[in-house]
Amino acid sequence: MLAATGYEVITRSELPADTVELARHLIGKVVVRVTSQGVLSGRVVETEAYPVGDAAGHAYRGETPGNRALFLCRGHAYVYLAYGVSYMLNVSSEAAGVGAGVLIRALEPLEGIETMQRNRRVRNLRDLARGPGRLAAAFGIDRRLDGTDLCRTGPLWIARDSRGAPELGTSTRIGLSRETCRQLRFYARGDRFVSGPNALNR
DNA sequence: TTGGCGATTGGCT
DNA sequence: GCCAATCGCCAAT
Repeated sequence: MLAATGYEVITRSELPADTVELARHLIGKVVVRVTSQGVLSGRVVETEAYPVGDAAGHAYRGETPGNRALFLCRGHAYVYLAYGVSYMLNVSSEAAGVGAGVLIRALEPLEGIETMQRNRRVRNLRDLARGPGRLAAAFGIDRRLDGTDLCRTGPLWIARDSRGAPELGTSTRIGLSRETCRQLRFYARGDRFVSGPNALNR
């Protein structure tokens, strides 16, 4: 659709209307960030699902001004600040009024690598967007993008990738103290841009 | 009103 | 491997 980047924006109808299915579906898709500085893009290699009723999810205690984007229909951005330090990019994942989301945990940098290196003050390609806080910093993502519709071209959207879906791995989620046993983390198996210890990308 | 804690990261031991 | 940074949310005061 948008010739400038060579990518086609995803349609909402092609997104599974289920949080866990969406988390699996997003692996291999491309996050596109458009700013006055230029275009940044990266391939999704790791996600985590935070489904309805999950005590570790931010929607668990109901809708508030801060988490309202989780209650938008699937395909909207929910951005929050973790530990007062790092922004996290999520995709809302259910019907309007139902709170749930998918955390994007790692990207393989594609376009705009020099800008990402400036944003992160790091040169190493592998570390640019490996980790949820790192990818948000690399892509210049903060609360101003909270609520953005990711199914329309604009400052932040999601595209299909001609490479298609890689082989999927599954594990428990990272960094939680509740609901620690659920197998809700998904990743491109063997991919070097996946976060966490190497044992977690086999 | 206050204190504890979190879907993290980077620097130091 | 350990820990501080730093801020918003929530439960308890």
